[in-house]
Amino acid sequence: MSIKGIFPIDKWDFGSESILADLPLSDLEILMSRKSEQVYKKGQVIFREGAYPSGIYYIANGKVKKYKVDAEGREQIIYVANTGELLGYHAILSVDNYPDSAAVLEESTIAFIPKEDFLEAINQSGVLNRRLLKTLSHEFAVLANSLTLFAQKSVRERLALQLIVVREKYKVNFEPGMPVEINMSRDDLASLVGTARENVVRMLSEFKAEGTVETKGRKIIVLDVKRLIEIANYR
Amino acid sequence: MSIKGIFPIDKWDFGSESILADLPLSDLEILMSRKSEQVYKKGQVIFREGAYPSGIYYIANGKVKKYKVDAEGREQIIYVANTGELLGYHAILSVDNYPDSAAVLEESTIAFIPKEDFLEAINQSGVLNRRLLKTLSHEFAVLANSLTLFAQKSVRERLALQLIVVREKYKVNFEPGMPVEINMSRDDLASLVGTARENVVRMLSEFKAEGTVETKGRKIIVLDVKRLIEIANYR
DNA sequence: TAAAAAAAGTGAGTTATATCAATTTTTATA
DNA sequence: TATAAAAATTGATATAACTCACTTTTTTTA
Repeated sequence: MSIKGIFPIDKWDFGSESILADLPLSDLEILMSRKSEQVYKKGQVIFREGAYPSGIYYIANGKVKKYKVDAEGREQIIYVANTGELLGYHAILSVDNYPDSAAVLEESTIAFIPKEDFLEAINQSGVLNRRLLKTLSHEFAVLANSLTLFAQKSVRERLALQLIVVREKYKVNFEPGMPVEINMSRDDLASLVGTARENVVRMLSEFKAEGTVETKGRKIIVLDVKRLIEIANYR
Repeated sequence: MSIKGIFPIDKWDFGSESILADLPLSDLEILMSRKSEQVYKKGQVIFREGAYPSGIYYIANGKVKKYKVDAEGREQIIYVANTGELLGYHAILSVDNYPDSAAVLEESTIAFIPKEDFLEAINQSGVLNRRLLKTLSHEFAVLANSLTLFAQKSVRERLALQLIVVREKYKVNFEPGMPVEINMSRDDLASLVGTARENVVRMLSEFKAEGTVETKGRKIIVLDVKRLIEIANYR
């Protein structure tokens, strides 16, 4: 049985249901007609929580973290978005300010789509409408799942789980036999797992000692996914 | 300044944006034409996680907990829904099984609305469509908020916060000066906060000792909401 | 490529919270 | 209303995870 069979990635990841995939060309045209692309450098912020939204963003290429910052300035990553995904539509649809911030994890090309074009596309397209309802509902399920994770799983279990999820996102040009290199800072990994950097580092050392992962500088390579599933104690 | 000003309840509660409020009568007619009401006794389950959805539910009267159960059988409450709210639409919209379970917290009257009627109402009604998009996006913001809470706040802080949120839900026939009685089992409160029952009890005793809350049997009465906000250490 | 800066890693001490065991109080039932 | 059952409460102990202080390695920049 494949890893996907044992570990249903769609229950852990919004992105597995893309909003734009197979969208009629006419809808895409409305959406993309006036888009403007921009290259963001590593760490650069796309939008900040609480700001008023003037459009949505499309990740033409790269990776983006969505996060919230608490009173003490600590970051909590809610989601890592990948190439091909949309950002910032929640704020437009809920007629509210951005509920979270977004910053790029690596140099990325991001397209800006004006609010008016997005709203027109929704008005014109039943498909986009249904797709959005489906995606948002799916996101609810995934987020509810994450919530349960945070409430009930140990830091160790959460780290194992997130390594599996994040590894999937770093499968660019993946070929069987080729190792997947997770190129994420310990700080970001920590704020994804919801713990301090030191704990992530310590536990990674343990995983390394038992041969479950390997590191190349800051890069993490998972050697034994099944063992991670075991550690995560997932059903 | 009112409590709502200091503590923006819409950031904590899905229900503050009702799907059905002010919906055109014609839409409500499609939705409610074939509904069937049923009285559920305290603790009774409405639907279970993983089951195939055949419709949605409307809480005509009562309170419902939405929750997930982990491998060890521990419950995690995701949300407490109140009179007037809809349940179970995520599963229909995401074309998937129920992502969570629902059970009534007190004797409740629940109406069942067949899947076909819900889908037809969506097809017929642009208003309902937009309302759903708005609600789902708002739910995302609230759930993202909860996630951050779980990741970054202590059990003590979370308990204080949930007491404020839950108190709002027990404001039935509220009149100024009248105390609001939170009639929720310690077990449910614990699984809402994400901790063990014993911890909730212990902390409630502390809150009682400092005069912040009072208990009447199992019922909890908040005497000092501002103090709870302080304990929660909220912005 | 050397120097500076940033990030990663290690160790020790502390604390919040989980867990186990038992008692008391409240609520439901006969 | 007595009795049983369920829920709430208290206490003691164990431990996972946090925090602080510091060193080493890696990455960036000049």
